[in-house]
Amino acid sequence: MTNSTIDRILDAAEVEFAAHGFVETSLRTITTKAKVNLAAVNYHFGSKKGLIQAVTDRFLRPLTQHLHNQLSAYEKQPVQEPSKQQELQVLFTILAHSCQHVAQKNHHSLAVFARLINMAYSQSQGHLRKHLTHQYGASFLYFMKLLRQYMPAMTNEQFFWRFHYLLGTLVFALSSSEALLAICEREYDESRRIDQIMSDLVLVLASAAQAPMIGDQPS
Amino acid sequence: MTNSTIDRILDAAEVEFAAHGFVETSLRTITTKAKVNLAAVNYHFGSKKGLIQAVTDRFLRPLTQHLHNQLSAYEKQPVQEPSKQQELQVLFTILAHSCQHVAQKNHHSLAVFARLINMAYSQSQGHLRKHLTHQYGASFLYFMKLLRQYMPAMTNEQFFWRFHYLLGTLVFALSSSEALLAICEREYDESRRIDQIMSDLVLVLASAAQAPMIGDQPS
DNA sequence: TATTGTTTTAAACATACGTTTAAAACTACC
DNA sequence: GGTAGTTTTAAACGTATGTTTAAAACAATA
Repeated sequence: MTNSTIDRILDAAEVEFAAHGFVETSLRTITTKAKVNLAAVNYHFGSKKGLIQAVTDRFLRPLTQHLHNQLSAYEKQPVQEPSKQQELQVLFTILAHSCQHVAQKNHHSLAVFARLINMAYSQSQGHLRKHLTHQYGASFLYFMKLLRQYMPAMTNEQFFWRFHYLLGTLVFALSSSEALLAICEREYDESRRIDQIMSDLVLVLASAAQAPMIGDQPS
Repeated sequence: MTNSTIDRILDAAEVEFAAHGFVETSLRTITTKAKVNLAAVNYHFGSKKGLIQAVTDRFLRPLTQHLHNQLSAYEKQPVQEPSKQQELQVLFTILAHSCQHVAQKNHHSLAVFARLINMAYSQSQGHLRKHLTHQYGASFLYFMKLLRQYMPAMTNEQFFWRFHYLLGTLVFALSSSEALLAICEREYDESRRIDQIMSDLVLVLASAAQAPMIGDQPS
């Protein structure tokens, strides 16, 4: 196994990045946990930045690919038109399943994903935002296009903001899920599963997407 | 003016913390921008941790106090019972106004606030979470109590999750508002104001709060 | 003015980090 | 079995960070 070292580094880095972020985790803690020499990171990945890119690539590629496949299957299927709420739920469920799909093989990838998004929208990190949209943006734009169909009354600008509100809900849920699960278990001694949370989240997202605009009278 | 140095440090620290986070900003950049000697931070605040605490205290105290006052005024006023949606909007508007109130005097405080919340829910930072809830939790618990009234059909556990979904929406909107405003202005050459965004956000939050539960049929 | 207490300053300190180096160990192939 | 290419290793390097120190500057009081 020639890539045993590489994989051990990636696995350890993912865990640490998910728990403490990119800058807060040092190469020394990563290489120690991976039982690998310190210099191995620079040898195999060139730099710490290269390692971060490799870690994120490892799940972003399958995630976007899975999402793209599911969306294109959804688009091809005959429109059933049951209700806007249900149709939105289907769409968000596809997104949730794509997330769960990569999370299955790669346990802490969603927390890293959330950190990445947070960072990308951190003003003064426009380069990261540009890189992500250029490299992986296609699938998400695809998702936005389909979502847009169910929010036709909005202007592009209004939709832009709405979409990012929803993104915020998802990102926070993903990045905080570990802590929230722990709190929930302690406070209500009832343990929820990720998929329960996801399916509840889908309902919230679908409803939030349909919220009235300013000036509209709520029905 | 004996606290001129202290204020200059706090102002500079707030800007840098908002833009780059707590760990990514060094005391040297803060003291340089504040035109103050490096050692001044340790002299006046003891340590970097002390400075962070001072920066966050400066807006958390007025924020929670304002929120508490508004909520208690709301509770005392006769119940008008127009609709659940409108009542929820009032409640979230109070929260939004409290945020805007501190943001007026302290321009980057909300971005710092968002970073703080994100950090607090970052598992392995239970101490920060505990500190925040112990020091400033009362007002937010008050808010949750009032919010709970309009979501009676949920169990405590369900409400817990719903609340944190909403918190996520708010936190992401606050922390990313600067970047989103810049993107929006560039893409749609239309500039939105914070208060427009806030009032739209209130509608989204109110709708998300009323999303059906799993198993419920959407009306 | 002399004295006391507070604040500011420049310099140094200790530590942690990412990275580089050059030798060693290992692997594969002739 | 020897050789070329690859990987691993221990050590060092340079830099940046938070903190401390001790002297200097300042302020207030008697």
